[in-house]
Amino acid sequence: MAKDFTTRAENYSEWYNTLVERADLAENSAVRGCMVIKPYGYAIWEKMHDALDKMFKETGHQNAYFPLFIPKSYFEKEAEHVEGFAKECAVVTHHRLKPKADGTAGLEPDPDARLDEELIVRPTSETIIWDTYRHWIESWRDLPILCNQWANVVRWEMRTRMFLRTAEFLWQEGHTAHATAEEAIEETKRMLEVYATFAQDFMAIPVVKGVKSPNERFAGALDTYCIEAMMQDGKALQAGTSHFLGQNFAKAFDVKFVSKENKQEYVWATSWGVSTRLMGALIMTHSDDNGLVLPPALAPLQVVIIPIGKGDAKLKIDQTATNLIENLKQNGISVKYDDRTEYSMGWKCNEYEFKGVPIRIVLGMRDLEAGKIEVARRDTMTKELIDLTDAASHIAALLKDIQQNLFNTALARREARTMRVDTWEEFLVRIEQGGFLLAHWDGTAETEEKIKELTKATIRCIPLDAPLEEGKCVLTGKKSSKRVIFARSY
RNA sequence: CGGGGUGUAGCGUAGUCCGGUUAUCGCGUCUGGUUUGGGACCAGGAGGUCGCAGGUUCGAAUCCUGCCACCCCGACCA
Repeated sequence: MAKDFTTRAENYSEWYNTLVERADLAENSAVRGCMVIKPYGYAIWEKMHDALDKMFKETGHQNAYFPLFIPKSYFEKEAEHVEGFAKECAVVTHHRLKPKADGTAGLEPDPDARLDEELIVRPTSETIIWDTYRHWIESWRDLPILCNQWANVVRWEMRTRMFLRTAEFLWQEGHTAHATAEEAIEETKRMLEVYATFAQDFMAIPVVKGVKSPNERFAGALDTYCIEAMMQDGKALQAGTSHFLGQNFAKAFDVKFVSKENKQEYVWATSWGVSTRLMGALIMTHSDDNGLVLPPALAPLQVVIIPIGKGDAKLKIDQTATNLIENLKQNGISVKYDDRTEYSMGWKCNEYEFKGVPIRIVLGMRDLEAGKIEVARRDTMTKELIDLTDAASHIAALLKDIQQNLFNTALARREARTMRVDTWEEFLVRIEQGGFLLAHWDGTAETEEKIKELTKATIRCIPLDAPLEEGKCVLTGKKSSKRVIFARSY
């Protein structure tokens, strides 16, 4: 990788800088850790957006949009929720500026324009959405409601990290309302599956599906399901969450419906989300010291063609390229022909390497005279000569192979750094080496806290497929029935 | 908010301890010319409130005082 991914990223290395930059807002602003996503970086997010959006619609969801501003009182209605988010809210207090009263240059909030009730810039939209759902839901016929919102949210984190924890980030948040607990739980799990499928099939990132321990649960949820990924440095990254909210929000916002049995009942809820953090996951899973490595399914550009030659040779190459591009496009492959003369061939090769373009084709007379073209793949950094005649089908197959290879490589890396640990002594040694530790836990919050305090490791999740197994808690020696995943995380 | 560190051109930096010509170097950028099989070469040019304010001094990037900003580690978290 990128062992030094974080260093490189935060020092704005050349390739990283094509994706994103830190936003320096006003000189003395307290707004820190906002990011500018540049066009190339945004193109990757758009690919992710489009693939996810399609999956949401295929599972019966619709998009909607709710306000950015949430009245403060809404947050006060659900006790756990307010406790979870109160410490990181941006608060709007005024609606007008005026020249400074003391006559010095500049503006200040107009004291006469103070809001009676402060508005919170949404850190998540449960409250305003459930306030709205109260109006939408009367009868069992109105259920389920299956809505998703693509939006930006703000969480005033004390410490930010590009992609992984920025003050403002883009995400989608799904909010559903159901007549029964069973149906809501089923929805929670369904969306977890959608996330897992997306991570594995599009991002080529293997994930562990699991459920969070009570300590790590979303504020206001009864259960939080998650997908956890392992980065190249062995740290865990929570890549997506799906929450079963029970009737907490329905009760807080008084959302009731009349059932088929003609009884007033509270609605059951779920919410689920993934964010631009996934871009961080993508970078930190696949990138190497030559730059970004993108899985073909999410690469804004899948193939780049670079010609070498001038004069008559260039004309012939142009002709070959035109035909090849046509063939590739017919196979649904995105391709760019870069015949700029102001950059050398070597410069361009490096440029597309750090942008992570999966396949690079070099067209030159030396190979063309033999009926061949040079094809280089980004994941393995290897080159081969292939026949020009069936290039398009070969490249289509190669893209699939790259996608699969990235997944396999990431999976193998994770497997190599996942181990069962049965004694505290071993735990202390292993946790320093990074990776996932499968260990028994007595199920208490105290033990979890203690382990975190001693090792900085947290329970990433209780894997859904964890087999039942007699064991003893790695710290306390008390009885346990299954292993959970401990790791240090971002 | 605690502990450490850093501010010099668009980016990365030398110089600061021990004050002294016109503030160093690389990348990028601009002009002209030559160059395409892995970040081209030559020549010339542009670009600076040395974080800000005050002080000491004949003289301050350098010393002193105050302030500001940013980064790293921690608490918090998608």
